[in-house]
This record gives sequence, C-alpha cells and structure tokens, in this order.
Amino acid sequence: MRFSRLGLTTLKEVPAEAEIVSHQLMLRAGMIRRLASGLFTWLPLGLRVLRKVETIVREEMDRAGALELLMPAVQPAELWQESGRWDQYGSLLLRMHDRHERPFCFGPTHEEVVTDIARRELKSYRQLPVNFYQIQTKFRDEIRPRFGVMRAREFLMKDAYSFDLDHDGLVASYERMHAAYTAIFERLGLGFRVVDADSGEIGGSRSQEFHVLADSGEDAIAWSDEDDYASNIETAVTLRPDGEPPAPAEELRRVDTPGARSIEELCAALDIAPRQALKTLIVRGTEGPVALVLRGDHELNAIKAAKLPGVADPLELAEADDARGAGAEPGFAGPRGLDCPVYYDHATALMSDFVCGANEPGVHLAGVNFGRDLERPETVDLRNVVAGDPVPGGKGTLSIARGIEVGHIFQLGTKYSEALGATVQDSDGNDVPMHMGCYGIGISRIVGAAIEQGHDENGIIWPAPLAPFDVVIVPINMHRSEAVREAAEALYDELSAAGHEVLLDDRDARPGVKFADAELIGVPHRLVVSDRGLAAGELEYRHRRDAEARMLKREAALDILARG
RNA sequence: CGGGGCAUGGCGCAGCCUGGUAGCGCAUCUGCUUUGGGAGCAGAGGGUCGGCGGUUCGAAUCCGUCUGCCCCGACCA
Repeated sequence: MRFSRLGLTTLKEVPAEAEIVSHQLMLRAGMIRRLASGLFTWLPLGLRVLRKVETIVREEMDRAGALELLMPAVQPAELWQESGRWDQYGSLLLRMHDRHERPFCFGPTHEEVVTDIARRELKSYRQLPVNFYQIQTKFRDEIRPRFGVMRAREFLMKDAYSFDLDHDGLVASYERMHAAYTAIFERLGLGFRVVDADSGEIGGSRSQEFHVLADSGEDAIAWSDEDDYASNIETAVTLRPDGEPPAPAEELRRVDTPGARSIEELCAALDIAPRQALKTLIVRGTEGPVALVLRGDHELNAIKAAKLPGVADPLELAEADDARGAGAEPGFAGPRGLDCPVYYDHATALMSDFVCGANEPGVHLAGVNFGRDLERPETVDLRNVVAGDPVPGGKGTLSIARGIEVGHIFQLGTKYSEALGATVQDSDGNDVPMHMGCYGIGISRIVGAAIEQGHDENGIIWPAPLAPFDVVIVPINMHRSEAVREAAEALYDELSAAGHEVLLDDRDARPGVKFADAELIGVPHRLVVSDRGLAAGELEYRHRRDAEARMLKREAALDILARG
C-alpha cells in the first residue's frame, strides 16, 4: 500500500471527545471516526487491524471444532418473549417495528436465535456436541457509551454457543473453549488473565472472564501469587479472620461529630484511621430495610450483598424515612439499637474500641466493643477484596490489577433449551433439553485494549499479529533523488512479493512528517532509504520498540524482516 | 436515568462578561524556496457561531427552549 493512496489524515492534536489513550490514538491515527454516541466508522487503516483480530479468532475457533454460521442481526420479539427476556432485558435492548407494526429488536446477543436453530436442526444426541459461532455486529443501547470502541453501542463480537447432551459434555465443551480462548489471546500477543466471574443476567453456573491487563481497565481483578486462584473483584471471596478481637481498652462514650456524615469526614473530625470506624449502610430489603456493616476502610460489594437473604436484588440504598423507621439516622447510622436485620462483614470481627454512628444526628459512639456494647456478631462476606487479603484456597495473598474484559465464557445449562424446548433424543429415546454454553469475545474491544497495552508518547505499538502493516518504507527525498525512488520501489516490490504487508510512504513530505506518522500508526518495522545509505549499500532499520535506528547491509535488514 | 460540563470552518481553541465587520493555530489547495524528526514565504478555499423562539435598530454575544456531545454512577464483549 502506498501512503498517498491510503486516504488517511492523521491528527497532531487530540480531539476533545477522547478521554483514554486508545481512543485518542485511534482518532489521531485515522483508524476510526465517530458517527454518533457509541457508533463508529472503521476507516481503512482501522479495519485492517479489526480484520486481523477477526481472522485469528476465526482460525482458532475453527481449530477448536466450532462451526461458523451467520445469524440475523434483527430478531423477532416473539423469540425473546418465549425466553422471557423481552421484558427482562430492559432498555439495553434496541426495539423497533417493521411496516406491519410487528416488534423486533437489534440483537444484543443471540441465545434465543441460536437455540431456535438448535431445536430445529438438532434432533439426536448423535449430532452432539455442536458449537455454533458467528462474528457479527451487535447493538446494545448502553446507558453510557464511552472510551471509543471499548464501550461502543454497536460493536463487533464473536459469539459461540455449545450444545451437549448432558452436564459432563457441557464441561468438556467449556474446557475446549477455555483452551481456544487462551490460544487466541496468546496469538494476539496480549498480556491477559483468566478470572472467575459473576454469571450475571445471562444465568448459568460457571463463568470466567478473559481480561487484558491495563490500568485504564474498567474492572478490578484479584489473583493469588501462589496458587491459580483468580477472580473478578465482584466475586473474589474474603475469609473470616481467625482469632479474637483485643480486649476492650476504652469506655463506651458519645462524641459530638456535627456534619461528619462520611467516613472521611468522621476520621478528619476525630483524627482516627478509617479502619477504626464502622461503616453502616441501610439498604432496601424484601421485608423492610437491612443494615450492612463494614470496616470503614472497606468497600461494599453490591453483588455479594444482593445475594444475602432478605436483601433486595439489585442492591439499593433505603429511603431516609425507611431507615429512620428501623432506628437508623442516615449519615450517623450504627448497628447499636437498630430494629432491623444486620449483616456484619467478616473483617469487623476483629475490631475493638471502634467508632460508629449513634443513630442521632451529629453524634457518634466511640470506644465501642463487641461482647460488651454490641452482641458478638455472626459475620458474612460483604466487601471487595483488597490487595494483601489471604487467598480463599489458603495459600498466599491476593494481588489486584485493572483489566479490560475482552472475553467471557459461561456454562448456561438448560435455561434457554428448556424455555425454548430445544431437546434431543438420548440413547433411550427420551427427549432431553440440551446443555448449553456460551462464549463471547469483543473483537472491536480487543483493538482498543491492544492499544491501551501497547503505546508510548509517539503513538501505537502493535503486537506484531495486529499491526495494520508489518513494515513501512520511508524514502528520504524520493521526489528529488531518482536513485532513492528506484531503490524504494524495488524494495517495496521485493518485500510485497515476499508476503509482507508493506506501507510505502511515497508522499512528497519532509522526513520528520513521515517518521511521526509511522510511529503514530505503529508499524513494527521501519526501513529508511536514503542517498547516504544507498552509497554504502545500506538501509536504516528500526523496530518500533527500539530506542535507536541502525544502519544495516540490505541483506541483513531483509533478513530481520524475513524472521518476522 | 440522576449529577456536572461543553457546543464557533475537518481538528484544537479565542471572541461572549461589557451586543455593532467572525478570528488564531493545525489541516487542505496553488506557487516559490527547503528536504534526516511534524519547514519558510506568498496567496486561496472553507463557518446561516448546534436548532427553534424571544429581547433589540442590530445577537456568536442577553433570555427561553429543544437537540447533540463529554465527564462521574448503575450495565457489559
């Protein structure tokens, strides 16, 4: 490809709409352009990268024995009514009507459609296992699209669905996908981690997420430094600590704390550390409010809390009046004297001489102790893990990093096959619902994630398998030197013929402009052709990751490229 | 949806407070010079100042309203 034919305009300045590096660089490099919130055009340069990801995913899915098909993006409402999700899915689902006023939606996912195919096509256990997949545009009407292609409303996704006769078969299919995903992310050259995850709305028993590690990631993931435990922080388990709290050293007393409604304000007012305070949250319950009590420096885990008996799911704070009805004063709530169920987090078990709300405006209690001022509580897992927490398996401690969720695999079980009547005959001639798994990869999100992981102040640094071109030829003064032109053209032809994806910067521009664009776009190998080098039979070579360029004999430079 | 902000050529911004000729840098086009890290000079094109309504002799500027976009929260590949 000749640069002059690429139709590309790069930007020196960062468009104001872009918050994170990957979005900024994709705009600056001319990979994408925004059409509306969460909707993007992939320009030729960006599309080349998207296709690379797509190709690798397709090859590995095929290798794992999955069968590619292509389902409609637009789906009839009746299928969603059959599964019960037409009403459940909410406004994430883009709904529409055809000319006959029949309701449809733009598919956010394809469990319903694929299960419909399966119930029509799969009749016998002898046809199983089957894994159908597609690479297709999805639409989810996200409440807040952001970060460019990372959380777009329209995006490219690989979604796969496995069908097995029984649970054991499902587990085997699931393991095959786990292995295929691992192979995919390794081939893509991305640093990633697999973690246990909440199965969420989709339902089912087991689920794991594949995260590309990056500081800008929206998820926090925790893993063990000694065994293979790894989990999204949403589901990472905290343990009940061993031992007893220290004996009380202080008397229970009231302290005036006007205006100290948060832990931060309380600690500032009393000059204590957050871990010496108790945080009491009053949330909605199925029968009146429920109190959740945590150590002041810990964060409530809403997913864990919503699963506790008597707590409303999804988790919501109680109205102030409801809280007062249970004896709690919002902003100054504490467990003492409450008239509602109270859940204590494990970590509170070892606290002594702590501070908590007195359930009166402007007043807290200090020197509070369990066993004396409060009943010694049963504790539950309520909080997010923090770095240094013990690993649930018992060995080592947890580390925490941020990740971008690029893949998610689920064991669905029979939820959809039962709802839609997707059964096969087993060897005894009985109709049994198939056991399903589903497996997603965010193709377009991976492009953004790769940039989050690979960039510097000059632009993108692609992993080799994703680069839009693998080598860029920068001729110096090509438009004045016939020798340079001929050498550059010859090199271009030779490398192209050898199977390289070559970008020839044939623009009549100054070298600095070409260097800057080559680095912005992130082409891994750069060859500079100049009169100076030609006289010595040399080319200048520099890898995108190298600090300095070096002069090499032509053959030596070509040798580097040949080795990839 | 709740809270906050912004909207002026393709991109980044100024002008608005205190109403009166729409401006700067980058990008684009032409010419000349230049040519190893985002060149210089000269010239050119491109904006109904987000839409609608109001106030006024006169609105980018003041008022109202709608829309779009961005940020913080819940959601997700």
